[in-house]
Order: sequence, then C-alpha cells, then structure tokens
Amino acid sequence: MPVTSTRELIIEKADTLFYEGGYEATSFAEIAAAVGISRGNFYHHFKTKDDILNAVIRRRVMSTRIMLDSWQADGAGPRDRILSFVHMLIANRSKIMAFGCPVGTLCTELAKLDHVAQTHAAEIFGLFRDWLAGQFRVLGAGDRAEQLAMHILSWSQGVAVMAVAFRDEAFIRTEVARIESWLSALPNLPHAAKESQCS
Amino acid sequence: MPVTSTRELIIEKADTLFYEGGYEATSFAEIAAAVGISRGNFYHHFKTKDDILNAVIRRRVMSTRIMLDSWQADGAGPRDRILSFVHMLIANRSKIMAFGCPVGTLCTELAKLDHVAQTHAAEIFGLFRDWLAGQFRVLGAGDRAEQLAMHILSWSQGVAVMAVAFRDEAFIRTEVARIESWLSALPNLPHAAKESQCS
DNA sequence: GTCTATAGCCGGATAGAC
DNA sequence: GTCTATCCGGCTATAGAC
Repeated sequence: MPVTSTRELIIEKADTLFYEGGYEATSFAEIAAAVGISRGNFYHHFKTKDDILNAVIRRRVMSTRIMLDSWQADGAGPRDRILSFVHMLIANRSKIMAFGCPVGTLCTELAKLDHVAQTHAAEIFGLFRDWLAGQFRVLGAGDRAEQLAMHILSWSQGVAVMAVAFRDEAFIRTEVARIESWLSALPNLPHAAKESQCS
Repeated sequence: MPVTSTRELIIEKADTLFYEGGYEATSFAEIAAAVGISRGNFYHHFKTKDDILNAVIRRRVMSTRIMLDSWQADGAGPRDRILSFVHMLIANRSKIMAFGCPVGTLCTELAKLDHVAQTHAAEIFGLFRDWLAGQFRVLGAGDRAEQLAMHILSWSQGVAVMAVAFRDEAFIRTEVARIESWLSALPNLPHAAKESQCS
C-alpha cells in the first residue's frame, strides 16, 4: 500500500486541474492521465464527477483550516495574522495571474453552472471571513469586525480578478501595499474603529 | 428583413447565455433554441464557437463605449461620473449575485481555458480603466490617476465576487457606501491626492 | 437563409475480466 | 483495485435539400 492512497491522489490531482482549467472543462480522462490510472478504474473510487468535486472542496476546507491554525499560532498579533492572509497574494502571484483565486473562481463557476456544491464551496470563504473577523475583534472592532473581514476578503478577491485580467504583477504589489497601510491606519482601541477614515 | 438581423440576434442571445451559464458550458443548441433557429442554420452566420465569442466581446466593447459616453455626457462632474460606474453594482445587483460581473467572470474563465480571446476580453476592463483614470485626472490625481482607476475597478470586482459567493445584497450596499465615502474623502486639488488617508 | 440529416468526436458512466 | 471494452448522449461541425 502506497503512502498516499489512490483516492487521495485523485483528489489532489483533480484539485489542481479544477483550479487551473476549471471544473466543467476538466474531464475524467485528464484526471486519470494525471494520476496514471485508467478511466474505468476511476469509478471504483468515485461514482460521479460531483463526488470528486465534493471531495476536492472538502480537501480545500481542511487545508484552509490547517493554514488558518498555523497563522493563528505563528502570528505575533492580530495585525500580523491578517498580513499572513494578505501576503498570500504575493506568495501565489504567479498562479493567481494565470488562474485567479482558487476559491473565488470556483464559486463563480459553480454559480453559473447552478451547481448544488456552490454553497459548499462558499464555506471556504466563510472560514476566512470568520477567522479574519476574529482578528478584527481582537483589534477592538466590535460589531464591525465581520464587516471589516468581508471588506479585506473582498479586496483581495478584486486584486485577484484584475491580476488575471491584466497579468500585472506590479498591480498586485501596489494593492498589497495599500492594504498594509490601510491596516496600519486602523486604530486598535475598542470602538475606535467605528469612524476610521477609510470606512 | 427584420429590424434586428438574425446575426445580431444570435450575438445578443449568446451574450446573455455566456454571461449566465459561462462560455464553455453554453452549447450551440442552447443559443439556437434561444434565437429560434436550427443548429444547422447557425453555421451560415458563424463558422466556429470562437467566432461567436469574438462577436460577443466586440458587442460588449461597443456597448461599454456607449455607456461610458453617456456617463461622460450626463455626469455633472468627475466624482458624479465615477459614481455612475460604482452604482452599476446596485443597479445590476440581482444578476451580479447570481452570475457575478460579466467582464470579470469572462476574463477568469478564458484564462483557465487558455483561450486566445482572453486579451480581447480584458480590453473591456481597459476601457473602464482609461475612462476612470480620465476622471481622476480631472480631480487632480496626476500620475496616480491610473492607479486610482485600477483600485476602484478592482474594488468593484471584489464586491461582485463576494456577492455571488454569499448572495448577500446588504454587503453590496455596504461596500458601495464605503466606496462613496472613500471618493468624497479624496481631495480634488492637484497633487493633493498623493497622501490620501486611504491610499 | 433556413431547414433536416448526419458525420465524427469526446464526454460521463457501466460491465465484467483479471 | 486495476484493467479493457463498450454504451449512450451531447457536442461541434458539415452536407445538401428547399
């Protein structure tokens, strides 16, 4: 028995292919070729294509949780932790310029396909939102914590879309710097964030 | 001869279907059914699916130009004109929550498909960027006009992505209000924008 | 310009041997 | 658990009648 099971390998390869080529456009044949198994063998592991999609989303949810936990553990404070999130745009810039954000692009594709898994995929955004809201709460944002979380999440999504449209790395860096200075300008006293200049 | 030619009708219906269902997922049969012609008749007007895509993009470029011209003519000033752009998010909120932004979602889909028309589709963003930069230039933004244009374009794209992911109309309104106050906070003296609080 | 008919391919999915 | 062989349907695209 291999260290990584065939099932896990299928999910892993499908994850990459769904990201880089889109869910609908990725065929069983492509996934099978990437894994190195026959198409027929496929159905021993997954009954339908939707099953693979759900497994891929579950995998992404799990890896997101792990990533957020590590940011939580490693970050010196809430601002530093939020920066971990923001700096994903820099770290993954090449892939983002080529394929966009994995979460955003999947959600929009599933929306157009009117796919049942759309809600499931949006859960990943939910994880980021809740975690970010937690950081803003520590910064004293109070009731506005969730709104600020959605704002920064939305901001990063906009950057990803424009980055893929114009293939512009400089734009990513400019916007990340903008987010950083917006974040430093946020007061950290309780309730003081309610009249931030930028809100 | 009809007022609207069959060719124009095909482009119009394809435009809607590509937006609502995605380019790849939309078949000739669906477009033909929407127009009310047979599949075979289709190829009298368009040789390939890519031809339709290009025609759809050309149509969108033209209608964008017309829209920008009307905003230019009707707006009382640059801030007012920029608000015309921003308020598209409110006016089209239902469609945006269901299918995202027509331009952003097409660009990301074509990027994943590695489609040659990707650059063509990004031209639409280019029109908005240049027009918005013109408005910011009137506001005295100088060299930063284009950067501010990209910022507000990116901002609206982020809102569209999150709106489709969470189907949240309140979020759209909150962010639009945020953009409005950000815009009013921008100084309109030449060079004064370089140290705006939010930049 | 519009139709029907059909070619040819590739998609997801199944059956059954090994 | 993996394979080959195959079904069925929908797809793009073509041919040719009207």
